[in-house]
Amino acid sequence: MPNKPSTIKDIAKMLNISVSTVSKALHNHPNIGAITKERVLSTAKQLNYIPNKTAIHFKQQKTFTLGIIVPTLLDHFYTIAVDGFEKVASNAKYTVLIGQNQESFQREKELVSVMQSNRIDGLLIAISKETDNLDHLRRLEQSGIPVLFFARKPINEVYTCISSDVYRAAKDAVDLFVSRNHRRIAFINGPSHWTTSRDRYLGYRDGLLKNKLPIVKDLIRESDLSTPNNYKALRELMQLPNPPSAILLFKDYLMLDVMTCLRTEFPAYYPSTELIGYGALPLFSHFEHPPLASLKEQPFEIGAKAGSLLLEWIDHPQQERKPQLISLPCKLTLF
Amino acid sequence: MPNKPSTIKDIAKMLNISVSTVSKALHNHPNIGAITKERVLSTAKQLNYIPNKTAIHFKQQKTFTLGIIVPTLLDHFYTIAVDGFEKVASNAKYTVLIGQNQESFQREKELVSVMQSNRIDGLLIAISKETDNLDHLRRLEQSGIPVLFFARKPINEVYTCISSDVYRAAKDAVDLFVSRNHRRIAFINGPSHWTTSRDRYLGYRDGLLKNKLPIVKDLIRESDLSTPNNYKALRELMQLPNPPSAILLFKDYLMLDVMTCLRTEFPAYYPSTELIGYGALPLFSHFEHPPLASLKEQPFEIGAKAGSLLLEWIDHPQQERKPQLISLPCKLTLF
DNA sequence: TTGTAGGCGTTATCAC
DNA sequence: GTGATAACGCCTACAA
Repeated sequence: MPNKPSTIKDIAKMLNISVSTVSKALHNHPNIGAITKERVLSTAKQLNYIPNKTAIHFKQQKTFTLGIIVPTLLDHFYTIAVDGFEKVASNAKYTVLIGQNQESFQREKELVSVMQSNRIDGLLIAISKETDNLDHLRRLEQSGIPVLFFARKPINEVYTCISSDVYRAAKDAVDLFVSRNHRRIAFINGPSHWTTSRDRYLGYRDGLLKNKLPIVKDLIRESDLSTPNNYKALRELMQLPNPPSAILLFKDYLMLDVMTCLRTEFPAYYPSTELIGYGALPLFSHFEHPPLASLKEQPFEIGAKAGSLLLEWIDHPQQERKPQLISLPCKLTLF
Repeated sequence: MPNKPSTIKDIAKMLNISVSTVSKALHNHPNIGAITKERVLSTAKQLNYIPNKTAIHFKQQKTFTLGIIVPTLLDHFYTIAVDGFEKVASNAKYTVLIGQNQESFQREKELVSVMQSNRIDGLLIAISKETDNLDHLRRLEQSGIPVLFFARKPINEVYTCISSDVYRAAKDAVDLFVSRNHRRIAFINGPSHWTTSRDRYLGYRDGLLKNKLPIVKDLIRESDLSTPNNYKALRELMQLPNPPSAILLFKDYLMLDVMTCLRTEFPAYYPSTELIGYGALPLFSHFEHPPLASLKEQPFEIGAKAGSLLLEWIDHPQQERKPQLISLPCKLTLF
């Protein structure tokens, strides 16, 4: 028979004092006598008192809860970003509500609605692949809940977004390829409506220009990151009369597919075709033939930075926030 | 200037009716006139009304929230279990609070405390490696919040736990090894205080017995699943005068370390030493030399089953629950 | 130093 | 069919 959790009322009754005294005593309020405080604290412990957060949230109109929405936790980039975010949040005594939109716009809207209903104090989000309308997030902002983007942001929307410095990283990758004598360097990009894809492209382009190499349209492909389309993109490249000798890839998970496709369908080009992706997945350390390199991102730091910024916004709701793009450096990591 | 979320009070005022009418209308209460209902609904939409869950949770003494605590979301077994759990929960209009204990007992206690304070309605947990005391969970149970274990359970504790049928799986693995003419079959197990380790061992033992092979103590090792200790366990096996030709492993993540150690430190035995782990990680499909096989678990189904059971317990709090061990079959999967 | 009272948004009970 | 009211647990001005 589960006994109901005890409340400050129970403590008050037991000590024949008022609830407000109990409340103050529990919060170390200055004008509560030492003896009273002592008695309250010990009775609280004795009754196994645990503050009822549902009541506190309700009363305070504040839940000390942050939401984070990611496409999927199977992608370690996001899992680690969640870790960084939680670290900062829990240091500030905030709880984190995690949601996976599973790349579905519908699911994302539901998650946002649930979180809004649960009155989260702020949201960090990497939008789904399908998301082409930000009304659900605007509604959040309008009700006073700050929204911060990370990793993905539609090109035409003006919002603050934290991500990796993928532009610089792409340039570095091209430099490395060139230094290894590659001249036909291909690029498989992600969805073109994200800033992070555009920036990768610009870095790739500027890297080629800087090295006086031509921009060849045939060498540039786009994938929605699904395995079939990753394969399709690679096949198109390898079936060119003159296939590339090096490929820059939007992401390590895309690179995994590309490696497997290359090995099984184009063995003559494997492992000679050199690859660089984004992410630096630790699992490559288990590979016999790891790719040439990866642009190591800093998901933990991105999550942590996002957490601090969001908390800052929450603590200073009046302060005007001008949208900005924040980016953390990537590090070209050879395997 | 963020305008506060509107409440049923606002709707009531705007229509000059009472809050109770509004509340009933919003809930499709039978004795509300069609016209009134219509007006309420449309005003609600117009005011962008979103029910305040903090108030509802408080009022109902129920949060429609389930907690799930896992060691880490970097392990896809747990990530997928979370997915199954969430699927069932969200179908029943429950929200899920996810926590990672990061294999720390301290962190686990904090998580449980936060969740208890947030008045979750039930908890599913895979305890940390360090957890050797279940008082924090007993306290939950005592306050009426059901606790369900999965994947890991201390041997001496009587609780309901959902996991894979690892016993049967181990026997199957031994059979496969034997059919491939292996006679010296080693086993690297996980922490011995978990039932899931004991059961793996029993399956391994009975598999050997069934095939009339001796139980050789030297061929059995234990690791706490950390990379250094995974390496250590393998080295001890391979440095035996007569190393094993096949190894059964507690988990695929352990197998990854073992494969890498084998390849780099004992190349003469790689890839001839055949390996079978638990998990069937999809990433093996990207390996040039995948292991022999893996015992494919069903994390999604485990999470889903756990969700249904927990919801059942919540819906029937009076009903007595007798502790039981529930296990879902593994499937021996060749790569 | 301690106590009283009002209120946060919602639902349920009971009256009309 | 609709409305008034109490209650959930906690906090906080204000009163004593």
